[in-house]
Amino acid sequence: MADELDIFKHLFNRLEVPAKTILLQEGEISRTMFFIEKGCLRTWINNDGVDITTQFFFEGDRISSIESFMTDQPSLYSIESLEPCILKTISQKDFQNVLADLPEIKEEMYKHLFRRFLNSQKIFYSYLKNNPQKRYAELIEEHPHIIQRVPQHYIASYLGVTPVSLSRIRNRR
Amino acid sequence: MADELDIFKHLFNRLEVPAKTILLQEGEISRTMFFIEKGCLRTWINNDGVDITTQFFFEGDRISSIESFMTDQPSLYSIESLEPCILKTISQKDFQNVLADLPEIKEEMYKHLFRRFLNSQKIFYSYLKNNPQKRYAELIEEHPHIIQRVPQHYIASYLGVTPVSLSRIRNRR
DNA sequence: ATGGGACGATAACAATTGTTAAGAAATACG
DNA sequence: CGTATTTCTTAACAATTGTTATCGTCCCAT
Repeated sequence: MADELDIFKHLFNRLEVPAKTILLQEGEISRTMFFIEKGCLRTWINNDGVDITTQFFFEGDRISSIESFMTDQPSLYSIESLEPCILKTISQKDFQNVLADLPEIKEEMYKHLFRRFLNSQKIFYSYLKNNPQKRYAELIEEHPHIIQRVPQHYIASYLGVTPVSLSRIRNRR
Repeated sequence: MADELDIFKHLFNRLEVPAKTILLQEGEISRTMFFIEKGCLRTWINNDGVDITTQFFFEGDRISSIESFMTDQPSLYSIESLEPCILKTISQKDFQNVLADLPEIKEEMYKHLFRRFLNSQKIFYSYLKNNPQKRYAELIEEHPHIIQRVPQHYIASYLGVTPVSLSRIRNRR
């Protein structure tokens, strides 16, 4: 993908944002795709004023509300920086032109979607199978960098528990 | 879709199965797509010997482990009949031929995948936002036919609780 | 019809999590 | 450097859920 992206490098802009910047608001339509050069982001959904983190993204990751970006429907979630970030951005319009011109990029896009689908299904199943304690253990095992880098209360909502409960879970070990 | 399917009606076979028949085993590769003419099915995942129902399907629904069917990867879940069923089946091979011959069907397939993706994302978010009690209320509201038709312990695991707990939730109303 | 299995309700107790509040520790930032 | 904010921990109590077991009912198949 990195190589393929070189073809339209000139369409990218550089964007620098401080921590806690909303890059896309839940309910809005995604008009920009971001590539993380430095820093980290999260996606989250609002639940009666309490926010629930659904995913974390780091250097090298591509992030957009892809469903919204591709279909012009309102995004189900918000995108927010957790640290000061350096991002590369491409507009929906430019990206659509690329897709129209280069069928192999379009094909890659479908594959990307497919991977995301499978991935979110696996996360869901892990959610169904495991209690918060086990999910936390799994997170330590598979994504230790998240725990080292992200404040704990974001991880709590990602695991589906309150910060208080996560603190207790950590203490049980 | 129904019209488009008429084009390759001759590729379908009729299959009649009793209740509790496994049509696809978790871990196997899906070689058949099913269309439900009569009866209902569920998908489920195994968790240390206890099964967790992930979805229900009824008359008119199309069902396959679509991720497995399209990519030859092992299915993450099993498919099983809950009632005696009358099904129409098409083989992976025949279906792939159709996809290769008719690009508009292929495009429809991608859209179908996209809808499934969005749908499963919504289900996941409802899971994150609501407790079992609220999810049950939501199910009564949005899919009352499921409750009327499917034994309660399947619904319990679908909601993420034990049958005992669902019985209590029902009694709280 | 009848014996066995599936299904659901209920009870009692344990374990986990939520809620609210208070305080300590770390961090950000002027 | 010092203050304000954020973050995490701990406590106490309430609410929910899990676990195990028992019992009654219904349905199916022999």
